[in-house]
Amino acid sequence: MQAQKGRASRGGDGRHKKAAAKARSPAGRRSRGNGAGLSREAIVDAALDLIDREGLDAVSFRRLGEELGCEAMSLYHYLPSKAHLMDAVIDQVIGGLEVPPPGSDWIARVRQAAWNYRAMALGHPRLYPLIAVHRLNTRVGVRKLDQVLGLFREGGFDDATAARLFRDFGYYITGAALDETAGYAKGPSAAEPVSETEIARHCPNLAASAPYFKPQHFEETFRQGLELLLEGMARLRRSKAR
Amino acid sequence: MQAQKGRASRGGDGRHKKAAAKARSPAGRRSRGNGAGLSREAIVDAALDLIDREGLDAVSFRRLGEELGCEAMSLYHYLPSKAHLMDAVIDQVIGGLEVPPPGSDWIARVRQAAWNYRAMALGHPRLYPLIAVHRLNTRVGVRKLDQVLGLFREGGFDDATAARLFRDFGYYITGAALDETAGYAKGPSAAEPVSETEIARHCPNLAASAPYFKPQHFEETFRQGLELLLEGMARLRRSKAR
DNA sequence: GCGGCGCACTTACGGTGTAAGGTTGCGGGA
DNA sequence: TCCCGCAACCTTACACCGTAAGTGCGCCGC
Repeated sequence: MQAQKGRASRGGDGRHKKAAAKARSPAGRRSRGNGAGLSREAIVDAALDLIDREGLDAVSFRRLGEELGCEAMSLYHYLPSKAHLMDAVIDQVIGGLEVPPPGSDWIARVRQAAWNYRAMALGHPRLYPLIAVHRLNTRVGVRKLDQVLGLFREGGFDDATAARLFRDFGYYITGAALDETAGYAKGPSAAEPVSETEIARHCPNLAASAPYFKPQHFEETFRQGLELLLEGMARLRRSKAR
Repeated sequence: MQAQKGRASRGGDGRHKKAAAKARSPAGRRSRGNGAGLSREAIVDAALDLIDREGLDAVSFRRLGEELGCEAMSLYHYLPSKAHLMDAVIDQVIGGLEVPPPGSDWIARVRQAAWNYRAMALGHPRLYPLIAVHRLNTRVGVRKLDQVLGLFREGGFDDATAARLFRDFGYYITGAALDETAGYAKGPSAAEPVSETEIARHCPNLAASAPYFKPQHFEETFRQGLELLLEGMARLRRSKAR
């Protein structure tokens, strides 16, 4: 950005180095035409796999090329930019999310959708923080949103209430998934966690509650808040229908 | 990372260049000793300001140096790394968050804390996505968490329930703040939003609810979900106290 | 006067995304 | 049979990034 004063100095002073790089390691046959067997899907799969294994920071075109046995720039034949790649990765995960089909008990279906969403997040904990921050602008994304929104509209609310409840539901499940995947001492932070002893001294409430913040309580915590919310929605439903 | 084969070549071949760089643009006086008037606080302020104006991606040490009239590396005298800088920026914003002091109506105080949190996020919409993903490992962060957790413990729940409700509350407000700051068509996504006509054709629910997703409904949406949650907590409180 | 040291500057390295253009080998019309 | 176009892939180069390491100015206490 910013064009930064040009600096068009071509230079071109030679000094080629000639490069010892020869006989690239994997993917022996490289008959050029169709050689490395690259494809958009293979790239997206490799990226998701790499994220699951090493985290978001590990993803770069050069690294992916290494992983796939080709040069970084070759990937640009299938994806116009890294942002598009990330879109595609997220699409793949979001696309696999199951939304309960229309049926009788809308509360049960909303509940199921919530647990499915959580399972998706926990299935890709290193990717999820990106999903949380990333909006679903793609075809796959908006259709998924449409399906979930449908659950609330089938609940018998007026349009405005259904829309709001849909969003409130989304707030809860995204916040929960984010906390469970990028939770305390897991997100990006340079400072090493405050020492136990200091917490004990200055944070009596945290110290007392510490046992309940352990991973084995995550599920029950999620369940409790979800049921609180669902119950509230059900009561709202009854009061409106009266 | 990875230590990458060392390459300790000192070299030191001279070739000084002497640098035409002279009379750097701003901050005319540079008497060296205290010249540029740098300080940790000034750097953090500049970073926050830059984020508010141009977003997270605009922040780099070189750019901040430009902003402050000094070289990038000078900043390392006050902050050991960019991660620490971001920690400090977040600390500053989180530190300014007001948690209602102990009093009689714990529900009212929780409600106020929620609205304060939302106001903080909306006050720094470009920074907030980082806050959401970033865990509060610092002294300032954990104490703030401790205060909020205190609100729930004063509500008269047993330790386990207080801890879970505190988290559930956090899920909701962080999810909400994230959606309002990085919401649809605002987060990082390469794909331009799906066209209106396509949504109209394939996403009947979204199309019908579109009016209620506009910013002027954000506040009411937040209020509705928050009240649902608070009401649920209050009823839980009553049923336990029975 | 002077030594030390704090603060800022300089240089360099290995990484990033990606623009631009080069090279290969296959499929299909002439 | 020739050859051309073109998809697939590689090469080079650029401007940026975070940061390790070393340099040097100018103020302070002695």
